[in-house]
Amino acid sequence: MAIDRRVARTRTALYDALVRLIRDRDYDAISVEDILREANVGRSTFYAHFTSKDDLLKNSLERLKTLLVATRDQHRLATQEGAQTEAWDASRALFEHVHEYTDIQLALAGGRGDAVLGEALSEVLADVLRDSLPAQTVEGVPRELAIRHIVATFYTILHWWVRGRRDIAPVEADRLFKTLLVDGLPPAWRDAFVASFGEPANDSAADGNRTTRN
Amino acid sequence: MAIDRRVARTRTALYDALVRLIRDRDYDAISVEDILREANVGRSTFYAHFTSKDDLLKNSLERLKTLLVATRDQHRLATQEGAQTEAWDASRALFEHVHEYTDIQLALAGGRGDAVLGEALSEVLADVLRDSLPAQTVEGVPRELAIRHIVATFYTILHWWVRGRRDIAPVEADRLFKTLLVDGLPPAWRDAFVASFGEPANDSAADGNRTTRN
DNA sequence: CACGATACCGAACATGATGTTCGGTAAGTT
DNA sequence: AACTTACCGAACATCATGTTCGGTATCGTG
Repeated sequence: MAIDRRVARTRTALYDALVRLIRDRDYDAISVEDILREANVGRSTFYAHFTSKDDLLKNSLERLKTLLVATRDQHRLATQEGAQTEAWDASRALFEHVHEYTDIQLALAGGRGDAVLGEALSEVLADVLRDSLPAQTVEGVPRELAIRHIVATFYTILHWWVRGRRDIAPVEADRLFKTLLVDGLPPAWRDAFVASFGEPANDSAADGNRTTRN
Repeated sequence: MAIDRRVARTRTALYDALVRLIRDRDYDAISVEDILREANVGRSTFYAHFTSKDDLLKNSLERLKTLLVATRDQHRLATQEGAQTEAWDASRALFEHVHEYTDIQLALAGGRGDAVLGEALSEVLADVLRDSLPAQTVEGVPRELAIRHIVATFYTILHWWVRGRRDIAPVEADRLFKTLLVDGLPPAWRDAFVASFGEPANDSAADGNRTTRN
């Protein structure tokens, strides 16, 4: 007994409606009512499937996750078999994708719902990375932190790019991503930073320069 | 004519109440009503000062900002006069501060309000950096992006630290921050990353590996 | 100190979103 | 064709938000 077609239809109708609405409205400026209208779904039906708007979002992003995982596995399989397939450049692919669909562009340009949506998305990316990076490799940097840093860096570029610098090509955005991630902040910036905020103390006293309670 | 003491009292009462509540409740699980009760302030009074809860948060963080700027200027002045004062290590100071006050620890451990609050905080940090880093220095990385990356990296560590790894000392957290920011992700991690997600394509074809529409 | 200004209180109200319930209808499944 | 299940939509309870207003207390100032 396969899944009832009606539920499938309803769910994707809702998913799509959400994505569509997110395109031009701030995420939390979207009411459940809006989604219902957009998806042509009854109120009670909605709550029969999801517990809230956030829940819908979460499940909606789940689709993205499976998609990413699938693509990754496909890539893994291919290279494992020694096949001379083109390498899959994940980050670049994502930047290209975003560039292609104006959808997400506006989705990330909002004000406050921005934050929730951004975190939800980051969560997904982190998840994928989490079961992708196998080794418990360390080298000073804990695994989980490494993951979050990758995601954060990616998201930072994405956000900055989409929000202000649309003129930049996806490839360039990707280059910046890799630069920051792998090489860190260029020396010139580091120096400027230090100039204003002081340099690491001599490892001795750490007192007398604490900020006070907020 | 100085500012009416009543308004000063009311405002700080609200600021403090918010901070106090944020300590153990998720930010958007806090209603205006809660704040009023906590601060002993009338409903209409609240809206006479702030337009919303978010507005209150914003103004509340403004305090933090002025504090940071002040400390920075103090440091600048000192070093400029050649005085052999102890260097002010901004990031470290912040980590120490957070460590000292359990307040913020829990404030960042929440679920959803987390995001809004986090972004608001990041915004403040970005602001401070923005008028701190003077030169339009480039070197491949645009100014604004550099700023956001610094903030994002800082916040990532902070979040990760506070949320899960309280066992780590502030100094260690700070070390991680500087490592990731300046040196980037350690090679070992980079390799693992590449292994799963493919390596940069040969700069030629960028097709055939796009994800499909969500 | 006394007066005028203004900030605060709190109750009452309008508004709008959320989430639930339920009987009837339509669509799916076997 | 029969049965099962999802959907609809209206009605309802609940709750947070933001506004209004008359009365009271506190403030700055002459």
